[in-house]
Amino acid sequence: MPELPEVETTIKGLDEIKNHIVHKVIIHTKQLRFKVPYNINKKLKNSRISKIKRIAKYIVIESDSNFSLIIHLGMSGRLKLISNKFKRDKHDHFELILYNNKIIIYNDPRKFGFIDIVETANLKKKKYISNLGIDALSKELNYSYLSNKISKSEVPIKQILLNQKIISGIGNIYASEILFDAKISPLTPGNKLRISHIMKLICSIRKILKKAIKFGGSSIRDYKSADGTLGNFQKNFKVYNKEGKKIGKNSILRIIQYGRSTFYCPNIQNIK
DNA sequence: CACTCTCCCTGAAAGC
DNA sequence: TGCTTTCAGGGAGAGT
Repeated sequence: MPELPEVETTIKGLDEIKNHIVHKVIIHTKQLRFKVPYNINKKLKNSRISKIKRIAKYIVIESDSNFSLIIHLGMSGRLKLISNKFKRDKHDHFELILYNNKIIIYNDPRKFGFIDIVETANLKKKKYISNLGIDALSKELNYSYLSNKISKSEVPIKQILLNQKIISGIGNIYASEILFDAKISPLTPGNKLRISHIMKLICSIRKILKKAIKFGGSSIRDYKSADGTLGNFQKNFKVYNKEGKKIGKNSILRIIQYGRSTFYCPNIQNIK
């Protein structure tokens, strides 16, 4: 659900709140993954939303009060943008209410996400931002960067793709899909990848993520974008959640790496 | 420092 | 049908 394409889709859905004024913020749940700062309302009230952007899997809503609201959706979080709320749904933890009656609601059954408020000027000093590697869709993600990061690593490439300090934005679903597209086995250690493999991998990262964004992200379980529409990239999954299915004569396997499911097709992903 | 494992929480789905 | 168990997309923090 919320990997880079889903966060990007969410950001696009929020675009219409730009330039609108915050009426108030209501915190229903004080404790998500971390404690929700109690003074968000004070810092955002009556300020104008000036910018909405994505940093890796983080949603950044900047206001002209010089504070930015940071939202991470964790595993099950989503933002709903609605007008005229009638009643609170289960797991609605946070509301940002605008003067035009639009409301952004943070809903998260598992409470694995978090919300923070930071001075915009100090955003990059935050550990969870400063530790991030290059964004998966950045042009700076090139051969020399990636090669430098992984050429001495014995860690399997699947795990490298999930390491946000190296490349930020890829999660468990797209890691499997990207490696299938690149025909690289998820078990391959970083130091076994040759120049052409790394180039191919970078191409596949861009290709799969961009395609997923084009389809509005993936709706596993009930992921929806901010306006409530379902993404449908999941119809394009080649291997994720397809254990036992066949591609031609080749079966898709599910293995566990570092406690997470990996789906792959060994006969096709023969770079190892 | 780099790597691996566990755990946070609720609900859906599978198993019995 | 209904109760119990297993598993889930992220990532911090502890342990090695």
